[in-house]
Amino acid sequence: MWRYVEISVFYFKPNIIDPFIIISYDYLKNQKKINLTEIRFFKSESDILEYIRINKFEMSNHKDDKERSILLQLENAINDYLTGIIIDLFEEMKSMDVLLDLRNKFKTDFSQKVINSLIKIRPGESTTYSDIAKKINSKAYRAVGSVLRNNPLPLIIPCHRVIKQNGKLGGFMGQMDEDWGTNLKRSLLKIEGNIISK
DNA sequence: TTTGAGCCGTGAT
DNA sequence: ATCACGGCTCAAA
Repeated sequence: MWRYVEISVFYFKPNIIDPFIIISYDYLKNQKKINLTEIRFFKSESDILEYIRINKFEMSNHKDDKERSILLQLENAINDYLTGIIIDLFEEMKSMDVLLDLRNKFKTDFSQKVINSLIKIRPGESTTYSDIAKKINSKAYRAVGSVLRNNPLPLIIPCHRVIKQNGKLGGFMGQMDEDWGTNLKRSLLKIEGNIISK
């Protein structure tokens, strides 16, 4: 039994940080909720438009009122988080009509454990790849990085709070050039008041 | 501080 | 079923 899922996108320029944010989602009309698919960062608006074109995403102007209001709430929540007004974005999502559908995003036993362990790390705190592995009784610290690399919901799933054992920040947003990703990671930690970020 | 070998789950094929 | 590939670590140089 298939449900036809049409992925829509919504993007905006957040305050505080440089990159644009694009959110892909599908709107569940019957539940009047938004099911998040992915959050990505782009350096420019033209990069986003290119991305939308290539993936043939829907940029409908005729959004349901409810859909529109959830998106606005989401944008506000992210901005509030980036300015330090909202502390915990993951918690905040629970009070909104937003579904994360983590079961579907992290299908393997290992990746689910990684994520479950990760979301216990509070804002302002940090942990390491190897610590996460230890907590789930595994030695696969390298594979922890692989899971986080594929995190489709950065910011909300706080993979930026995971850094290297040696105190360096480690990667962020795999596909982009590393300085850019690392700087963004540092900004996020800083916003949360993490002492690591100085 | 840099290098190199070991590690182990993923995603692509 | 493979297999190459990392958001990593540790030790050695």
